[in-house]
This record gives sequence, C-alpha cells and structure tokens, in this order.
Amino acid sequence: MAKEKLDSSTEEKIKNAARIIFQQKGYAATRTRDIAEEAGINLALLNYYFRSKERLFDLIMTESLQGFFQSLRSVFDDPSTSFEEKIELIPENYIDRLTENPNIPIFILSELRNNPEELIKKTGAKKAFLNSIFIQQLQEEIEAKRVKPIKPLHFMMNMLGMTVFPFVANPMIKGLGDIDQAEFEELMQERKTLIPIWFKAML
Amino acid sequence: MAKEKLDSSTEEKIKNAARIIFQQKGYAATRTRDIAEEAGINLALLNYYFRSKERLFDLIMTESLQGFFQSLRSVFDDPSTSFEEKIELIPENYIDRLTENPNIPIFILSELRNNPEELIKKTGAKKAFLNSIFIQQLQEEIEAKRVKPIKPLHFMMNMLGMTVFPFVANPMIKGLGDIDQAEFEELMQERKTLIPIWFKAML
DNA sequence: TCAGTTTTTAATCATTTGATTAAATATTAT
DNA sequence: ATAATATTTAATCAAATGATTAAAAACTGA
Repeated sequence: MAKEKLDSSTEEKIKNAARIIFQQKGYAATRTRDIAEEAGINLALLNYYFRSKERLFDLIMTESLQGFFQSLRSVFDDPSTSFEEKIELIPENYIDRLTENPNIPIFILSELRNNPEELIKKTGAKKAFLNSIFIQQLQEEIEAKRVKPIKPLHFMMNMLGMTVFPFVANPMIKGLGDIDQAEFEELMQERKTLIPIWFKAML
Repeated sequence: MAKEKLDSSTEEKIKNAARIIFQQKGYAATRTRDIAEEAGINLALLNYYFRSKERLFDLIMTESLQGFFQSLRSVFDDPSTSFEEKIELIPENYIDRLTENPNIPIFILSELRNNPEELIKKTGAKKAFLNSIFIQQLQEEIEAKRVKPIKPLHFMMNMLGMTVFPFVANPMIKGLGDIDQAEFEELMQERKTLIPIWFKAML
C-alpha cells in the first residue's frame, strides 16, 4: 500500500529528469534515452510508468504552465494589496521565481507556437487575467486620474516584457553586454526595484 | 555561365522553403522532407545543393541573425539622428519588421539556448552594441542631466522587452487578452507611438 | 516459505529520418 | 549534332529513435 513519497521513487526520478531535459531542449530535440540516462533508469521504465514520450511531455508542460500562471495569479488576485504594492510585488515575485527556474519561459513560449489553442486552454488564463483584481485596480486608478489611461494588455506586455524577456533572451543579453551569468543575475536583482520605479514614472 | 537569379531557381526554392519551415518549427522539429515538400522538389536535391540539413540550417540562421541585428544597427549607428529621434525610430523600425516576419525572434532565441557562444559570435553584436552611437548618446544625455542615470543594458532590456517580447509571446498575449491576430497587430501599431512616450516618461 | 504481484532489465521491433547512389533527364559548349 | 556536364529522380541505406516483449528480479501478503 505504502506508495513511496520520496524523490527517489522511480516515477519521480523519471519525472524530474524529464522536466530538466524537456525544459532545456524542448520536445522535439529531446530523446527518451536522454531522459532515461538523466534519471539513471532503464529506458523501458519510461514507457512502463508514463506510456509514451508525449504523455510524459504533456504532464511536464501542464505542470510548467500552471506553475507559471499560478505565481502570477497569486499576486494578481490578492485583494489585500494595493495597486501600487502589486506593481512592486509582481517583478519581485517573478524575478525570484525565474532566477531559480530560468528555462521555463523560453520552454513554454517555444512549445506554444506549435499548438497554441490546446495549451492556452490548460492555463485557464483568459478570464483569470481580464477579470483579475489587479486589472480592476488598474482601471480604478485610471478613473481616479491617478494613472494615465492605458489598455490592460499594453500594461501587461510592458510588465512581462520588462521582467520575463531578459530571461527569454538571456544568451543574447549576455552577448550584447559582454557579461557572464553572475553579472546577469545581479542585473536581474537590480531590476526588482528598478522596474516598479520605471512603471510609476510611466503611469 | 548565366546563373538563374530568379526566386524560382531550385537552390532558391529550397532556401526559401527552409527559411519558412525552420523559423516556424525550429531545427529539431524540422524534417528535411518537410522542406522538400514545401519547396516542391525531390528530397535528394536538398543534399545536392546544400550537403546536409545542418549546413542549410546554418545558412538560414546566419542570415536571420544578421537581418535581426542589421536592422537594429542601422538605427543605432546612424549619426544623423538624435537620441530622442532614435527612441522613436527603434520601436517603429522593429515593429514594422517583426510584423512582417513575426517568427524570427522566437526562432533565434529558442535556437540560441542550444549553442549560445557559437551563434552569438556570428552576430558580432558585442562591440557593435556597447560602442554604438546610440549608447554614446545615451551617456551624453545622462551626463547632461537630461536623462536619469540608467545602465545601457537595463535600457536595452527595456527597449527589447517592450518591442520584441510581444512577438515572442504572441500566442500567450492573444490568449490572455482574448483577441485575434488582427487585434494583436493593431495593438502593435499603437505601440509604435506609445513606447517612445513611455520611455521619455521613464528617463 | 512461497505463490502472486510489481518492478526492472536486456533484447528487439518498426518507423522515421538524414543521406547516398545509380540511372535518367536536361542543359551547355563545341 | 554530339559529347560533356549539370540537374533531377526513384530507390535504397544506415542510424536513430519511440516503443514493446519476454524473462528476470524484487517485493508483498498469507
């Protein structure tokens, strides 16, 4: 009866390896043998536990998508923080998360171009964003003339562009600026406080 | 002697097809047979003209990278425009280019994660960016106190994040905002004038 | 202990895929 | 026109790859 809850159960080892390899190389470039090797298990066990490469991928992708949007939503829909506080919390929250897991955005975005409709559904992002408390607060601020009029989508593109894009473009940024990973991460830490400042100036 | 200069030469047909498919699906997900079919040619001709899938890919990638950076450089290094004018020209120039060719950024960035060093070299982007006229002008503006101090890399991340990121995240943006491609493109047109306004407020 | 069950392994399959070959066709130069 | 050269085609190859199988090993409950 006692199912192993450890990270060391075969099933978990495979899933963890799959997460690493898929997020690093994408679906098409990943070989099931790469995953088996990373997990230290026999190739056949992958199919024994997860049936197929595709099913395993779907699992990882669903989990990645939900993690990505979950963390946005936890700030966006928090009724206990003000609009201005959210402007500070979003970059902070996101940059911390992405520093730990820098491959997720490019992974999601590059897979997303293959089957957009299918995957977008999994996020349930549509209504969650447009009806979020944050967007309501933004509109309230605009009505109260404390913030210049801006379409929520423009606002969102700016916010994600400033916080997420550097991680997506990591190798290019490092190339452009002639810096290494450590310096890149320093810059990202700086951005946690700079982005809110820039936003407040913009609004 | 007379080499065909038309788009309809076999070699060009293959290259055009390869550009389309590679930029759409990436290297690993592309089958040489897909390219042959798209080009309407026999599979063996791909190897006859380009030796291997990898060589053909390198060709397309080099061309894509150079196009991408060329268009940046043409604005960045123009001595005849002021700092402020460049702030307007960069988003305008880029958004026009990306509207025509929306797949290039995600293509470059997702391939870049596989062999960053190799590919970054091809752009010659390092010195070109740090020593560009635009960056010099930025620093002059800062010294003259007309612009608040900001590291060039932060500035660059903001600029690229605001202009390029929406294209990279196209399916996600459309999902979040519940809009179609036409509406997306309208928003991008709006951004050509909005981004400079936001930037000037920030600086 | 031992039958029954689950997990693991090595070997193998079938398909896909990048590439090659040899023959056929088209083009060019003389 | 004709020989030489370049291009195109159909057939095929070899390696890679996702998946399966049958047997071995490990585990479980009585």
